[in-house]
Amino acid sequence: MDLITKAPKGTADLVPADTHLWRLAEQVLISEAELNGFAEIRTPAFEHTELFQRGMGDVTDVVEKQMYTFEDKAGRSVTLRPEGTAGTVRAMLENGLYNAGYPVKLYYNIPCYRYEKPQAGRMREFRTFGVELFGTAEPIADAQLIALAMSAFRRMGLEDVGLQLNSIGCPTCRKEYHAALKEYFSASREKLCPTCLSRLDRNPMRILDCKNPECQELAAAAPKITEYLCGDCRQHFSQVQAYLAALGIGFTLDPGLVRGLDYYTRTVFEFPSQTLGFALGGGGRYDGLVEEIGGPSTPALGFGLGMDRLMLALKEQHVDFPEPVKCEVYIAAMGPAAQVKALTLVNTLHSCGVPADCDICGRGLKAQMKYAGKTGAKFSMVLGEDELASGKAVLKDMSTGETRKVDIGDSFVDDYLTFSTQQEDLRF
RNA sequence: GUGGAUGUAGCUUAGUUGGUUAAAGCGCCAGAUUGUGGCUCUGGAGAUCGUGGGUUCGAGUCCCAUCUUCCACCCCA
Repeated sequence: MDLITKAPKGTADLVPADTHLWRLAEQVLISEAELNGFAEIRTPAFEHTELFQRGMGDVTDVVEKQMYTFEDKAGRSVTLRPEGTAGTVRAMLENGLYNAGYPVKLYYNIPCYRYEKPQAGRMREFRTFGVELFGTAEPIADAQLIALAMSAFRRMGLEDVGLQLNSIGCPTCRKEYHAALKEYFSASREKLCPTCLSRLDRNPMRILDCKNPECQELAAAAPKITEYLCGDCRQHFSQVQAYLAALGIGFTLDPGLVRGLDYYTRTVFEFPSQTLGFALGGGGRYDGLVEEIGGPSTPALGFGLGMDRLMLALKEQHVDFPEPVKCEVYIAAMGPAAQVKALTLVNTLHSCGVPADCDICGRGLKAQMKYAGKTGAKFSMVLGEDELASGKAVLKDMSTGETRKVDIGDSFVDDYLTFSTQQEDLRF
């Protein structure tokens, strides 16, 4: 084959073999979100660039170098969304969703875009399942949100997804902590790697996250954020932990857990996958973001799940999901008259919700049967001149070989349903 | 963005120190008395060897560039 071009770098087609699995995972997430009272929101795939600059913070890597930003034909700067939170906050405010009363609970399942060097689990177009919760500063909300994600993982059969937890405090206590970190790292600034050196002034908390051995060694003895949390933040954090414990949700405290977006406050968390070696998603509280975007001061929190990563994890752990039913009844036909009959019977079955099919490729009987077997049809039926004349045909169970004569006139569907449910009963 | 690998039919791969029409398995299509699939047998379609240059009498095999995918870093979902 000689295609004129391939799919763009960092994008992937989801073919039927994938989409089936995707939909099952999405169904679990959607159902879990809706059990918790969240409703779906759909926002534009692109926004005015300043929304992300203000929302995520201009010194973050994402905003500085990973955004798909371009001018539209009228000269406006727009950006393909690199994440879901900023747009959701904007839409929540713009549509006055808070007027229905707090809390506002929203979820979304959207493609996002970041210009990065692709790798397994890191695409330029990736899908995020996100959940955002507005209007509550209570620690019980943090716990409910985390519980939602953990239940979804459990329902999907993912065994190795953990929970890492930290609190990065509020702007007040973080200011003190930043100062303390700066002082600590400045004392041995010659040991820091170049990237960390540049982080020293802009965001010293990122140094805690550095994988460089020397930086890690330094970071290990660095002041802990927990020692600098103000009374309120400290209490909030310990209550979150207490709620999680009550729910039986295990977690690891990780003082070095710093999220990459500037809007986070207090609780931050990630869902690391042991087998994959990176997190399936993460989130936290962002009590200052709504106000930053121009809304009333509103506490909020949320998380995002990398759907592509989730699918990798499911495949890696060989989680079993039921196969899709492509065809339950296959009606083979011989001759033009029988083809017409097959098409109408199939159509009738469809109207009763039974997946059915007949030949549309002009194949012979043998090839039709072969196709029926390949698609996994439970039953097959052959229609020829004899059947048309007698008004009866033989319905065959493809796995047991058992057969049964059925009417192919008006009582066809009744006959079929009786037979097929009997077969179902035999299985249990 | 930095560093390192990779690329042969739809899929998984073989292809000797560069030498005639580039192999195989699986899959696909068609036959083996137009009336019944899964097994078997036979046949067929399908690759300008990622792309573009270069070296050579001659390149899938060597060189350069470029693209893709993958790995590490960076970062994150």
